[in-house]
Amino acid sequence: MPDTDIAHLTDRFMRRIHASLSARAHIFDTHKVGPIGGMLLLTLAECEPAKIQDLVAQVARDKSQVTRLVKTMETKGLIERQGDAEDARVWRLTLTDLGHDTVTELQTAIAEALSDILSPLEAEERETLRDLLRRL
Amino acid sequence: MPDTDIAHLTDRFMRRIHASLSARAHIFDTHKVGPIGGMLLLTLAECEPAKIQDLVAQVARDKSQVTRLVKTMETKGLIERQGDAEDARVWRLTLTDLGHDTVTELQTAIAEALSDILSPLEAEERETLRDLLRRL
DNA sequence: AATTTTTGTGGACTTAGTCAACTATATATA
DNA sequence: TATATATAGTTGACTAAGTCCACAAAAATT
Repeated sequence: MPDTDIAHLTDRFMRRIHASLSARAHIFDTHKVGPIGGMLLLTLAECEPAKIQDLVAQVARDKSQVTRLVKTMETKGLIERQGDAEDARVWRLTLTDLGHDTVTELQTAIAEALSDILSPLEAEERETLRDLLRRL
Repeated sequence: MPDTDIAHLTDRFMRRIHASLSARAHIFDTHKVGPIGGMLLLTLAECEPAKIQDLVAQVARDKSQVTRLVKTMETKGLIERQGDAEDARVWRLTLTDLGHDTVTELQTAIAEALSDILSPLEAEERETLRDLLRRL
């Protein structure tokens, strides 16, 4: 049972990130983008233009959930969709200018939050943590 | 902004744990203990007998949520509560025998799931990961 | 041409999480 | 000792998150 606590520790870590972001809630509140909503935007920023299916794979959520998230982001004017010329089933999603601005703000907020939370670690250890997580 | 991705990586890690546990869902299903429900039981097992407030602090959830979780665990016969002699406001929560059995099953399941997920890492690296998470 | 897969939607639902109000007890203060 | 204040736990009402299933439309396979 030695590994059992890693789950718990990870959960707490995640919760701390979440809490720390809530403290900087104005960024999320400005456009009422929730935590997963924010993650969706950040993900899209990295793989723009993306299909919904791409986002599904990246954020590891149910496709119906992503569909709905995209829809609300769209009504908020953060995301745009255009039909794909090659495959009539898919949408090519891109961030609007407002969406890009929001992403930038989110990145700043997350970076701040994480630098708080990660402050007990040396820069080198943060690297190690990132590396370990990436390999999982 | 190099740290931004750690949040994402952690989220994915957490989701993988969750998914891997869902694949072993029978343990959770037996008594319809959800993921946080399970975590609550595991936590209680470590600090038995505990006050609700203790659990709140440990699992980092809202007290109202913990109240309700405890109540459902109670109706499932996994948790018992007794009034505290010294402070009439608090309840002392303990696991029932059934609760202990469930915890054992959960620990096994989590250990299995984690050994799957952590398999890309050497034993030493797991230690490092655990250590880093603990310090956060 | 018929079948199967893939992409995205929608409905209906359960669980998780939040926020504020409230009771009862305990502790501190005046 | 009366009064304010803090703490433990509960409840209501709500929003967000996540799951499951069925479905239509457009590929891709056979």
